[in-house]
Order: sequence, then structure tokens, then C-alpha cells
Amino acid sequence: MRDSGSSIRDAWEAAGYTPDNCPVRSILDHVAAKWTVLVLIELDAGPRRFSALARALPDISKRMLTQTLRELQRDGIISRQVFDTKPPSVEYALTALGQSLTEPLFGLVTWAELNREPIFAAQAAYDAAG
Amino acid sequence: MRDSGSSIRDAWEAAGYTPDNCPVRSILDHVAAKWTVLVLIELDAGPRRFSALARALPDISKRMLTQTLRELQRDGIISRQVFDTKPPSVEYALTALGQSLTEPLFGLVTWAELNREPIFAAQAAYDAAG
DNA sequence: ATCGGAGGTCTCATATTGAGACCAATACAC
DNA sequence: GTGTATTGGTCTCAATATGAGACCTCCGAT
Repeated sequence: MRDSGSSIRDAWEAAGYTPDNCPVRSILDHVAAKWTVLVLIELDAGPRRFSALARALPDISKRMLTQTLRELQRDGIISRQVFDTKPPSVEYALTALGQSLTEPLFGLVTWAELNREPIFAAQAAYDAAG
Repeated sequence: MRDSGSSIRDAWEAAGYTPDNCPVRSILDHVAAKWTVLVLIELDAGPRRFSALARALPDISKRMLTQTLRELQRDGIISRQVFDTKPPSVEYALTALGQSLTEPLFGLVTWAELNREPIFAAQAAYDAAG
């Protein structure tokens, strides 16, 4: 329970959100997805071309990279600009909206970094206990 | 690019993290998973029994609820306490570690709430353009 | 007697994801 | 001029993850 009982859940209830009708859930589904976070972290370091992203994240398939980028573009979080080179190259970059997202994202990543010791310790203890 | 070029990615590179060897990625995979976020939001409102969670999140299957709870328990983010009632009941609650996680999580959720208008507008524009 | 709820597990159907071939146009090495 | 590589994808097929729902034991209430 967080400070004095005002929880996210209570706020959602007050706003009349149900699982079927929760705008935040639908956004979170995109933003908190596995590859999304990693792509955004990479783009936070600067604009990147498709193949540069693919090289930076060697374990994502082109298929999922494309899909992730399309979704983020549709949400207005990243921009996609085609350059008329031969062959044409495509540059992805964070929009202003996307840049505003990196701050809370930073919070999560920092938390993970700060707490990796206790987490790994907890995992080891759990596995040892069976 | 965020203020003066210090990005998450650069920090990871400096720390020598590769995709295969990135402790933060492995933690993020758990924390930023679809159901994890929703379960944590519910538990942030207070301890809950298994079936209470199932009722609060009607669109998660028991199977995935169990799996999500086990994973969070293994990470030391939630605790699991069995009460010797008949039939026995099980209560899940955030640990101190879990409570510390709700703050950055709050950040993300708040961002989603704050920006749902521009996001939905961007989606509509994208879909209209084809 | 049977119905229900507690907290799961198990199986099987479906959805999502990954691996990798393929594409057209061009540039560069040879 | 022939071969190879790069660009940003798409397509197919196999592997994996998820969802739906039956099933379990133990009890108390009807």
C-alpha cells in the first residue's frame, strides 16, 4: 500500500476504468513490451537507421523489429523518415512525445540496475529452497 | 537524445553489457511484462488473495496468474503467505523491494495517463493516412 | 447428496514469435 | 561485365507462449 492509501488501482476505479475499457492498459501493452523498451533505449542515444537498430539489438528478428517500430510510429512515439539515397535509407528517431517517455522509462531501468543484487539473491534463495 | 548525450545505452555500453549479458534486460523482461504490471498495480492497493486477484483481473487466466505470481515471488518482489484456514487461503503482498518498484511504475502509468490523448490522436492519424 | 469456493495443475487449441529465404535496385571490387 | 554486398523490408514455416477450460482435494453450507 502506498502513502496513505491512494493507489493507481483506486484511481482507475474512480475513473470508471474496467479491464475492457482502460486506456492506460492499452498504452501500457505497447510501452511495456519486451522489445519496445530496448528499442526506445537505443533511440534515446540518438536517431538510428533500421539496420543500425538491428545491429545494436542482434537478438531481435527483423520481423519483430519492423512490427515494434510500426507500433511505436503509430503511437506517435517515434518518427520514420525516408532518405532518397541509393538504396533508400530510413531513419527512426524519438518524437517529442517519445522523448517525454524516456524519463519514466529511465526510472524503471534505474530501479532494475539499483536492485539487481537483491533480485538475483532472491532468485538464488528461491531456487535453493525448491 | 537526452540531456547532453548521457543515454541509458551509453551507460550500458560503458558497463560492458552485451545483449547476452545484461542483468538489467533480464530483470526488465519480468517487470515490463504484460500481466506483471497489472498484478503489481493491484497489489499496490493492498495484499490480495489468489482468487481476489483473479476476480480483479478477469481477463488473465489462472495459468498465467500463477506463473506471474511465481516469477515475482522468485524475484523477491512479492511475498506468498499461506493461511491455515479450511480450505487454506494464500495471500500475496508486495515486499519492501516490491514497494520500491511501485514508484517508477507509477511514473510510467502516469505518463500513459497524461499522454493518452496525443497517442490516440496519433493512432487515428496513422490509420487515416494508411 | 450436492454445490460451492479455496488454490492451484494439466491438457489441448490457438496466437505470437523467431529463423531464415527472398526481393529490387544499386554500388563497389575485380 | 560478373560477383558480392547493402538498403529496408516481407513471406513462410517451425517453435514457443498463451488462453480456455476440465480436473483435483478438502471442507462447510444447503
